[in-house]
Amino acid sequence: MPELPEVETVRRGLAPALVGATIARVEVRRHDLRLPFPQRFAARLQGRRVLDLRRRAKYLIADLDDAHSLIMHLGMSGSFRIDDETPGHFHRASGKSAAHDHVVFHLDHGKRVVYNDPRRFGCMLLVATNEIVADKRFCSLGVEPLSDALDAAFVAGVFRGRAAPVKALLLDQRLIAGLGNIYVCEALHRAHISPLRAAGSLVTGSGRPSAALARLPQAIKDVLQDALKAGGSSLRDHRQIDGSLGYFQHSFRVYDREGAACPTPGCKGTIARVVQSGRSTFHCPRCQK
DNA sequence: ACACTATCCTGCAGGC
DNA sequence: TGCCTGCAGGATAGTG
Repeated sequence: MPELPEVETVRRGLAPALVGATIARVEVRRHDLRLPFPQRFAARLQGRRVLDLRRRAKYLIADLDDAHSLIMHLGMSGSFRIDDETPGHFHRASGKSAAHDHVVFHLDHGKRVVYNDPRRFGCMLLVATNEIVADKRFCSLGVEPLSDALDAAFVAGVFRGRAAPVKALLLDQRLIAGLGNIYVCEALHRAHISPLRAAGSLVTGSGRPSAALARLPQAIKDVLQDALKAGGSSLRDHRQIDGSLGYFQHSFRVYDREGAACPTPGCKGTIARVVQSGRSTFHCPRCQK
């Protein structure tokens, strides 16, 4: 499910319940997520207070009062919800079956934070807070797309000499961390760049970005910001923590719109679907060059 | 180093 | 109605 805007939406929804709260008890109902849980996971979390809830790329990081951090990734289908302890209070708003409620955090103020993940591609880790930056999965992450580090010079530097299609490089978390299939398709459409194009062809011989490539960083930031304002995109799993749906899916210009008219003003093209490295790419062959 | 594939897992939509 | 196939927002190990 979640790309950067969805993970950030989850962070903002979870923070009020989690930050400052003490974890009274943790239930792990299934241990076989993508990675096995850390040893004595529940016991190590019991009694810990949450100091902060951060995001890096598509990871959530809960800093605890024992100098460790709980790192969480939602994979494709992970989601959180907040349940009230009050007996008889049901949560139809979440629309979730309890069948895939794998982890339940019972908090001292009486609420529960529940992790649900049908496909079990998510994971949870415990890492010493001061070692996160050195952790192998974190030190290899690329720039945050909403930061100043993502600019035309940066993309020119990482695209230069690369034969792979531009879409593949934008999905590579080691270069830019946080984009996924939806927002890569959307950003490339906004920048009028074909996803099929060899990344290196957008860089001049002297290493400068082409005019099209110079548009890309802002197109990425714009689409992510627009999606954040909408609370993310809700295809099947993603909801805001209060159960309401994100609504950015209504603003997709190309994603999942095969056969529709291209929304670029003045463009008479039709959105096409192609498969790149096994995943659907949506683009307008007419205005994305 | 780079480009590309297969794989983990469940649920759902579409075709017959 | 059911059965089958393919597809889904991610990341990684493994192949040339």
